[in-house]
Amino acid sequence: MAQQDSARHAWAIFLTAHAVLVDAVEARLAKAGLPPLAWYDLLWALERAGDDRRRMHELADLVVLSRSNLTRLVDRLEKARLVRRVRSEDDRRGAYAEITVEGRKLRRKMWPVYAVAIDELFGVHLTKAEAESVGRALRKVVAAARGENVAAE
Amino acid sequence: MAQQDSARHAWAIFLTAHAVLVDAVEARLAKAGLPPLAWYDLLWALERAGDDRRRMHELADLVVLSRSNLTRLVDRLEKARLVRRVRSEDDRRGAYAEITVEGRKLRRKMWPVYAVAIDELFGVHLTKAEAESVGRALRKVVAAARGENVAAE
DNA sequence: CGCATTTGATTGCAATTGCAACTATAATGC
DNA sequence: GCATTATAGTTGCAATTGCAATCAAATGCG
Repeated sequence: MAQQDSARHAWAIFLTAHAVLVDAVEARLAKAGLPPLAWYDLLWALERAGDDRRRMHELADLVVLSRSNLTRLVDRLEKARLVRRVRSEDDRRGAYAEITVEGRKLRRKMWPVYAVAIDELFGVHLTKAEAESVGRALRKVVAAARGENVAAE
Repeated sequence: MAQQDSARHAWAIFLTAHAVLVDAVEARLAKAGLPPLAWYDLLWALERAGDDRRRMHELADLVVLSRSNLTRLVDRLEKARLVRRVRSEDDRRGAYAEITVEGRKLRRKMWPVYAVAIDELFGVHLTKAEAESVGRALRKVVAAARGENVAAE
């Protein structure tokens, strides 16, 4: 089979895998009475920040959301007091989202459930070599697509 | 690095890759004046069927959509005359979705754009071995998750 | 058989997303 | 400087999704 066919097959199963796995992970979070994956992602992006905050557009990039959807996601987290908006001093158009103590707490509460889900649904089926191969391949793909998307605008 | 860590990293980039790539593919389809990926998927699932039709629940499984969302997706395609609903004779609760001539035509029109997108955004960055490795790994994962989901109900 | 349970599919409604338009500020170029 | 263009973020509105409830037909079982 040609490389192209292998890649197209991989693409097809990639789409299916995403749908199936994300459904399963969301189901586990919901069953544990926890918020969706997107909340985790956002909180984690903030916790990684060093100073607990990130500009909205930066966050949109990190969690791969359109700006308007990011605005709304932050709205929801803010209403839940997990995040706080802070206006930027140096650029007065700008705003930061900043994680709160409660935000941190929730993220830490979600992680065990999420980690187990990743391990059981995804991790256990991959050898270390496979996991690394998948990771390496997808990293290349993402890097290229990001360049491409910017170029396309 | 432990296997577990490799798998968790792979998971993270897997999520990002999906978001970035699907956005990029959708953008290409939209730019070509074509409908979204989901329509392609559904049409293709029907074309593969042999007799051009599938039961609604079967289709829901194939395209990994909840029943209610599938109902609505088929509604939209039916309104666009790409698909037709046919009552089932033997199970009178049941319905088939059947692809129409126009449905076929559209799917064939979408494929070149879609194929190029897959190749350029995804395929070119993977060696044959990588593509096969990704495919094999994800197939295992999907098979297991499907069993799990059924079991969880 | 006759009733309870399950399955197939749809619907109502609320939540989320996507897109285009809009406001405000910043940067650029003349 | 001032007009033009670009960037940051939000908002309105329509389309899509998710969840629970519903309806109808099939199946299982005492």
